[in-house]
Amino acid sequence: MKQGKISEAVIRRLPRYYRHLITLNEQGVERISSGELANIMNLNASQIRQDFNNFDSFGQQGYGYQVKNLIKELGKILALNKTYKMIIIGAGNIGRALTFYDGFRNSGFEVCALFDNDPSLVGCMYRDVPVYHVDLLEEYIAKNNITIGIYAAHSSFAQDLSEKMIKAGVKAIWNFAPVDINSSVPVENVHLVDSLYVLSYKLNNQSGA
Amino acid sequence: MKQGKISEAVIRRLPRYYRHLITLNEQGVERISSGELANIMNLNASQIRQDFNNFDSFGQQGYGYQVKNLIKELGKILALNKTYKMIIIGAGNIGRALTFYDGFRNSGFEVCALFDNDPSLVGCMYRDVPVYHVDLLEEYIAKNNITIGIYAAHSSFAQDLSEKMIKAGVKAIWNFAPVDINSSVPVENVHLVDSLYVLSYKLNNQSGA
DNA sequence: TAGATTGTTAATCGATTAACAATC
DNA sequence: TAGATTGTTAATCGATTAACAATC
Repeated sequence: MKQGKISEAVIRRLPRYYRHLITLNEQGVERISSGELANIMNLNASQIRQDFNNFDSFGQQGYGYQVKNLIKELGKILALNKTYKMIIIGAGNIGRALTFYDGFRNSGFEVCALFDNDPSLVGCMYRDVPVYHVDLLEEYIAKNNITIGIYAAHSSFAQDLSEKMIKAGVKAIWNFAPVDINSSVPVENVHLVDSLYVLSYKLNNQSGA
Repeated sequence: MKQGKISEAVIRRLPRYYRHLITLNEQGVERISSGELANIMNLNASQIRQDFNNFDSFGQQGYGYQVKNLIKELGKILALNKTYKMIIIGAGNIGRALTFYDGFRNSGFEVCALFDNDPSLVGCMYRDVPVYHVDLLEEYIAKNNITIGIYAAHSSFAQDLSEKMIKAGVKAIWNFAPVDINSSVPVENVHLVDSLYVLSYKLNNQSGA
């Protein structure tokens, strides 16, 4: 592990490497060269080697990379060997979908509770996950060692409730509201509308993919 | 409109400009300089002017930019003055949430139908949107002039069904499955798991935001 | 050993930032 | 007119790609 300052571009490629390597492993591929991986992922082989060597030398000259080993190492870098307790603010469409989404459940990310201010939702159970009133947010976070706060409610409360989450002990925020949150902890945005607008732009201004 | 080849980085900032300008307009702000906007958005004023001048000269020397005008122009660039008929493949958590999501409904993006192969879902109505069997996909797209296909089903069918959508006439794909789709039309990915993994990385490797 | 492929340094390319003349 | 701020050219910075010695 050398780990200087890693650029945003590199960080964003890491999950993609991970995903493709998982697939390769499932297909029974045991080793792969940067060239082959570059082909599959539509990247440059040099870039792949540069990316990996930001962290460590995972390969072997003349041989390539062992898929299983690379998965293990990338998993460590992405800190997927840990478990994370999460809460969701907003028990609407998105909050509900994320609660039921099993893409990360099995990899150590657990939704422990939802919070809302709508009396018709407070008290509900989404499968085995309870919906509490948002007034209980801070107490719950502190008591239950929640590390990730997911924000899926109305934009207007995003800044205020984010600050409350942070004060209560949350270490990262996953934001689904179409707003930019000011924060002392890392924020990762999923701006659905922005994404659709980009698609709209490309649809109208580009022919190819 | 000059419109040479616009870089991906610029394109991705456009919706964010749009969003912030809408907010400013709602707050009654009538004009803004690149410097003020840079402050608000945490960007560099030069970058903002460069970005806008990729398309046209929207400002006025010594004065700045008229917020309303800028909104109009960015709307045109993003092609938000048009309307788009969309379908969703996958009537599960995500497909359902997107059907009910009203962040884009009011801006001309209409979900017309969902498709699934689960017999317990086919025939359902999600509010006023019907769920059809996926066998009807191509016929429906062709007959109803669908331009955007949203993919929110299992990864394993993503490539095959995308190709079918494109053949049937879809002009862009919004993909929510954790897989990279090969496509002749623009694809915009919302890789939820990738996004969460990036957050996991930052949570463990960076202190600040 | 010869061949392959890495790790790493150097070259290139593109994006961001600075500077400033144009002009409202 | 003087002041402000754009549009645009030039400088800088960082990311991607190429090249190649190291080495398995």
